[in-house]
Amino acid sequence: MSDYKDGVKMSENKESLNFIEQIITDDLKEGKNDGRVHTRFPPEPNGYLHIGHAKSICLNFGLSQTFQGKCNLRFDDTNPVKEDVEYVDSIREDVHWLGFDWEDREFFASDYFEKLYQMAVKLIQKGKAYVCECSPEQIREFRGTPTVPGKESPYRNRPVEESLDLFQRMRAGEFEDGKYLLRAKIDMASPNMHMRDPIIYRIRHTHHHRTGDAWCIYPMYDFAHGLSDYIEGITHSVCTLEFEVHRPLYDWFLDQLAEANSRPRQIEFARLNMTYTIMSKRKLLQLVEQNHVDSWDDPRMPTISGLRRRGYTPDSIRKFAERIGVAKRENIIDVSLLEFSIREDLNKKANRAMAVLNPLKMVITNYPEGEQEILEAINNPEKPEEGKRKVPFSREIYIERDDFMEDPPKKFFRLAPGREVRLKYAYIIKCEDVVKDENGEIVEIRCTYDPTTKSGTGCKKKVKSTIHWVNAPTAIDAEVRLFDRLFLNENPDVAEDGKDFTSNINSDSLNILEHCKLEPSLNGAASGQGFQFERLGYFCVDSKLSSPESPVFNRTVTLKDSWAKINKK
RNA sequence: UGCCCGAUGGUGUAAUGGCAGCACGACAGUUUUUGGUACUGUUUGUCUAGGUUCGAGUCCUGGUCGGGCAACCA
Repeated sequence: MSDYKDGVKMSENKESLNFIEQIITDDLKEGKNDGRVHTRFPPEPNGYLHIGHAKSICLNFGLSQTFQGKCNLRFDDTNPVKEDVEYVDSIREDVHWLGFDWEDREFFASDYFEKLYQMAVKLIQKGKAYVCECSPEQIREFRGTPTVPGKESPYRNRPVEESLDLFQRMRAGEFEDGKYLLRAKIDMASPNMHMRDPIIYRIRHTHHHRTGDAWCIYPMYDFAHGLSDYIEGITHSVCTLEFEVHRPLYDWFLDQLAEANSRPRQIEFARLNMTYTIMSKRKLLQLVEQNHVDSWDDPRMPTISGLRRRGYTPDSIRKFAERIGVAKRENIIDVSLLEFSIREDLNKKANRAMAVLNPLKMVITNYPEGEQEILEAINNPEKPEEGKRKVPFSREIYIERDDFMEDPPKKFFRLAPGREVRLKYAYIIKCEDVVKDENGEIVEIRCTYDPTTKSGTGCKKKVKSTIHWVNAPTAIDAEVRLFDRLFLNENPDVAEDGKDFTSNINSDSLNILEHCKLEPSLNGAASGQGFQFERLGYFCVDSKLSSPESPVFNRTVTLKDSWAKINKK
C-alpha cells in the first residue's frame, strides 16, 4: 500500500513533527503569509537527480501536502556553461516518477532574467550596488580571509549614474567576459565572507539552453535564488546546511527589494549522506565520463534513474525518505536502510517465480522419460488474491549449484549425497549419485523422487530444506546482472593520500551471468517489472538491454540471507 | 585564529522542563514447502564541567569534538 492517497500523506500515525514542520506550524499560528504554505524544489539542471535530491523532493512536496499548500518545480538555471536541456528532461521525469506533481507551476530562474535585471537596477539606484572593474585576482585579494577583513574596491564609490550606464552597457553586450561586474555594496569587513560586497552579475557571452543569446549577463545564485523565491510567493525556502551562512545575504536582498508583506524564509537541513555511496553531482558525472559506469542510469548509480532501472519503486524511496528523518545534524545513513525499504515494499508487491542463476542439471531417474506434469505455484504468499500459476515439471530439471554440496558442513540443510530435500511445489527427492567430468567437476546429480510426496496432496513428511528448481526442457535462457556496491569503503569521498575517490571503486561491482534458467511464466515479462526469484532476491527486467528474444534481468537486492551469516562463521 | 551551525545506543530519529521512545542493525527464539516473510524477546544511548530548578537530553555559562564559510558555481 502506498503511504500517499489523493496526494495526501497518509502515515499520520507519526505523532511528532520534524523541526521544519514545527517552524511552519509556528508561522501558521502567528498568521504569517496569510496562512499560505508554498515550497519549491529548485535543482540546477547540470546533472541527474540522485537519492539525496529524493530526500529534498519528498521533503518539499511532502511539506506542501501536509500543510495543504503548494510546491513548485523551479530550475535554477543561472549558469549556462554547466546546464543542458537533457538534464531538465530527466529531472521532470524523475520527480514525476517519484510520485509528485507540480501541476502548472514549472518555472525557470531564467524566466525572471528581465525582472531580476530591473531589481538590480533598483539596487544601483538605491546606492546599494555598483559596477566594479576588479580582475578575479583582485577580487580574491580584496576579499580578505575569514580571519582578515577585506578591503574596499576602488570602484565602490562610483557614482550611481555611471554604474547605471555601465550596467546597461554590460547587458547590451559592449564588453567582453570579465571586464565588469555588478556587486552589492554591503560590508567588506563583515565576519561573514558572503557579505563582503558579493558579486551579483557577471558577463558571460554564452548560449543559454533556454534564453539562447538574449542575455550576456547572468545573475549569481545568491541574488537570483532568494528573489526567485520572492517572485513565486514561496513562504518556506528549504535548502541544505551549506547555505546557512548565505542566509544573511538572502535576507539582505529581500530587505532592499521586497515590497510585498509576504517574504520567503530560508530554512536549512542536513543533506543525505549514505555509506558506500557518492553523492556529489560532480563526482557522479566523473564516473560517467570516465566510464566507471555505463551511464547516469547505470543500476549501480545512486541516481533516481539508476535506482529505477535497478528495480527500486517510488514507494520504497519515499518510505526511505520518511524513515531517515530531517534534522540539522550531519548524518551518514547506512545503505542497508535503503535496501530494507525496497525489500519491504517488494515483499508485499512482487510476484514470485523460480529461476536458477547457476544451473546444475538434475535427472530424476525414476521419473518416466518423455512425461511432463503441470504443478501449481503460489504467485505471492503475501497477496493471496494474486492467485496461482502453472509450472511444468519433468525428469530433467536445473537446481542451483549452491544448493548441492558433496561434502556438506554441519549446518548445511540442502542437498548432499544420500540426503532428501523438497523441490518447491513438487516432490521430495533423494540424491543417489553424482556425475563428474574428467576434471572432477560435478556436471549432473542423479536423484529419485517419492511420488507420494507431491505438493498439495497433504503430504506430512518433513525435510530440512526446500529448494527451487526450473524444468529443463521448458526453461527460458536469460542474462542476469548482479550488482555489488560501487565503492569498497564506507566513506568513498576520502581516499588515500594523493589519490581521488575513484581509487575506492570496487572493480567487481558488476557480475553478468549468462544462460541462467527461468521458469516459462517469465516469458513476456514487461520492461521494469519486478519479481522475487524464490530464495534469491528481487529482480526486474532491464529497461534498456532486455528484449523478448534475449531477456536481461537486474538483481535489485538480495533476500535477507541468514545462511550467508552462518556460512561465514 | 574570525563568523555560523551541530552533538541522544552501531546508524538514524523522537521526547516542546516531568517514566529516554521508535525504526534499521545485531543477537536469541517461535512459525514456515523461500535459511524469505511474520511474530516474540534481548542488547546498547543523552560529549564534558559547572549553574538554574522540586525536577534538565531539553534552559544558562565555560570547555571538548565535528561540520560549513575565503568560484565571476549552485
